[in-house]
Amino acid sequence: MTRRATIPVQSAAARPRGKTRNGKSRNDKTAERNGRTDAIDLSPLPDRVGYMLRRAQLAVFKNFVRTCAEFDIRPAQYAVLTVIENNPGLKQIDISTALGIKRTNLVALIDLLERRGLARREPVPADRRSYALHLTARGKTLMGKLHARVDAHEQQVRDALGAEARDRLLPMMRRLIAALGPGSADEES
Amino acid sequence: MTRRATIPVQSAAARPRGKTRNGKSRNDKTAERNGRTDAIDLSPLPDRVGYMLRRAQLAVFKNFVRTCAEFDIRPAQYAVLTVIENNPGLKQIDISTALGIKRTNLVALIDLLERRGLARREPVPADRRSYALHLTARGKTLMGKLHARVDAHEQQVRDALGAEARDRLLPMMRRLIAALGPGSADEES
DNA sequence: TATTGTTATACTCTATAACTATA
DNA sequence: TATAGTTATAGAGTATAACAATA
Repeated sequence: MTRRATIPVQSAAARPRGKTRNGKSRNDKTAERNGRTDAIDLSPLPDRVGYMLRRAQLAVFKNFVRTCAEFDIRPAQYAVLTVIENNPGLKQIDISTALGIKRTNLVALIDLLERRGLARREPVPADRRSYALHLTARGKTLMGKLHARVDAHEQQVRDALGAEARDRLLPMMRRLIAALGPGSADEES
Repeated sequence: MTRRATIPVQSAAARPRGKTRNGKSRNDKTAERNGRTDAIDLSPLPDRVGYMLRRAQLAVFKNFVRTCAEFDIRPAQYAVLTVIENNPGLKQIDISTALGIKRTNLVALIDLLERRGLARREPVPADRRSYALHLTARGKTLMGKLHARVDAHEQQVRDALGAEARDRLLPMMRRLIAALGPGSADEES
């Protein structure tokens, strides 16, 4: 190996903070062994909403990508296609606002969809700065199959959640977004 | 403007799919106007767990970053620092597994923490392939202040959620992760 | 042979500044 | 002046392949 010089070792036992911050008493299972047979103390991360939200979101997105692998469609692409499908003639700035994607980042996304023959930019005579977005025939056909796949994905997710949680989760997410502000674009600094 | 050639316009009215897929009857408010005064139809996105999870996660992370701006610490850095704090002497591979960060991506993260003088790689005599990770004194001091900030952030999030939701959300996230598999590294393909 | 850390690389997503052509 | 789309660019985060040192 070709790295880092040797550094004087410090006693590894000291608990950084006075309190333990969770239930587990450090040292009943010494974590500083080799094979790492005992569990790692993640506290307080598993009790943080943000951390668990992130892990869960990654798991759900991964399932989405796997489910839609046949069509090579990612969540963001599906969202844009869906909005165009529901609101044909929309401008990019409208999609940007609706989905919280900065208009500057939407360009490449639309470019891709256009290159793949799924969506189309059409000139707007009334305002020659903007484009009216539409699905192509191929895009519409794809969405037909895609929605079915995404429905299947959603069913897996809801099965994982269980019946009682299913109806409570979405309102929670809405409350978080409303109270903390939308996490993405929009606020155009 | 220097782009795209003119494309023949197609009728913008046609509803792409046979069914409406949501409650809103398209066309009671025609969406194809100019000023975009009426709402955009996002269905079925706001009812998708993945979509709402993503929007909420971005909102929460944004709040986290804002709250910890003074220390210039991002969620991933906080997670790594926390794990090292709780389990001094840990190897990178252990952190990788615990947090779902690929060991290959953890390198730059640890490099940064080391460069900032917050963490330290120490040689392990028993296994000269790996390093034992520790917080520096400066890292420990930072974590003291940081935990307080993150606690404040967490309180804001929990206030936004409301009391009844607070206790239900985390178990839901656990169920999603358990059922769908951890979204990140680990499974080392 | 397998594991640990590493480099190199690529792709997605997010973000800011600045330009253009229109309005 | 403001808006819509764009370019250029930068930084996180995630992903794979391949290597050296060590087990």
